[in-house]
Amino acid sequence: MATVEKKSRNTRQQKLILQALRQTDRHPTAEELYEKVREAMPRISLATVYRNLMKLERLGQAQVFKAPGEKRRYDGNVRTHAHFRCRNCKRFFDFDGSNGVFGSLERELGQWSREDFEVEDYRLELIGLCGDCR
Amino acid sequence: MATVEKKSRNTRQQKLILQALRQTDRHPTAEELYEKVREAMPRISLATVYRNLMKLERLGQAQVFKAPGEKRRYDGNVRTHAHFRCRNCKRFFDFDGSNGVFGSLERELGQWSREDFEVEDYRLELIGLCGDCR
DNA sequence: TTTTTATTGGGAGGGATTATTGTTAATGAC
DNA sequence: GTCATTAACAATAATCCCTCCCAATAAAAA
Repeated sequence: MATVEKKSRNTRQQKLILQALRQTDRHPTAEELYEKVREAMPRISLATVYRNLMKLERLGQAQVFKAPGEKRRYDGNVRTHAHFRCRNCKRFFDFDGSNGVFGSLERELGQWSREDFEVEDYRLELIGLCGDCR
Repeated sequence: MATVEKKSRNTRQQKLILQALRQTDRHPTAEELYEKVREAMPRISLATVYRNLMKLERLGQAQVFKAPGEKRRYDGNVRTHAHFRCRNCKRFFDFDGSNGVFGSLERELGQWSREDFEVEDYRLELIGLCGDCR
């Protein structure tokens, strides 16, 4: 049975949350975004922040990262890029492909595509020890 | 005080709207007719489309169907016929009486007629799940 | 033609619908 | 147990359809 998609509303809260998310590359948690958005809208609820982050993910405007035992972290940068998570200090970095590491990965992905499916994008998260923790 | 019926003018807009309405059996919404008529008259206003649809109904040249929470749908076919509305996908079909269902309905209607009133016509709208949504 | 006035375009406004909110409580992972 | 996240629900507000407004236009009458 064809499901009727209900349509989304562009609320003030949603705009503020997306804006706060894009203003940083520090991959904030919901709690951190909550504190930030509260500066502009003191009465906003934490549940609203969570709900909007879910919605933004559904809309392709945000990415969510979850590691066992860690809080969820959010990213408003939807250009394809990789992340590095330090298993010691738990920091979560952007990791760009400027060193050419990803070129070969992407060639590989291209080869996986066949007539019945096509790899269009990827998500890559690297875990290890960061420079400070080594 | 007798209300003076003001006389109607046959405008270019009215002609185009009626023509567009008769060219389809898809029971368009005002918005859809607006888009269609705009091809021939780009500067026509949506309000004009609504106004003319009201007028055409008054003149007996169109029928209007309204279900709660749904947009109004218009039909340029003024011969008596039934409709089927799918509660899921919201499509709105013509429903002809070729299977004999309406024969008995009409006999029934005939019996309701008495000296003080007479059933001359009917409007029948069926709501359910269409084939695709079942 | 000129006059009369129904009708138009376009934006603003209103009522109805319903997605979203704030709150508190419940859940569930660890 | 603790703490991150979600559910429940009545109140709120975003949005959708449609209508109103009014100066400008154009159909029909004179």
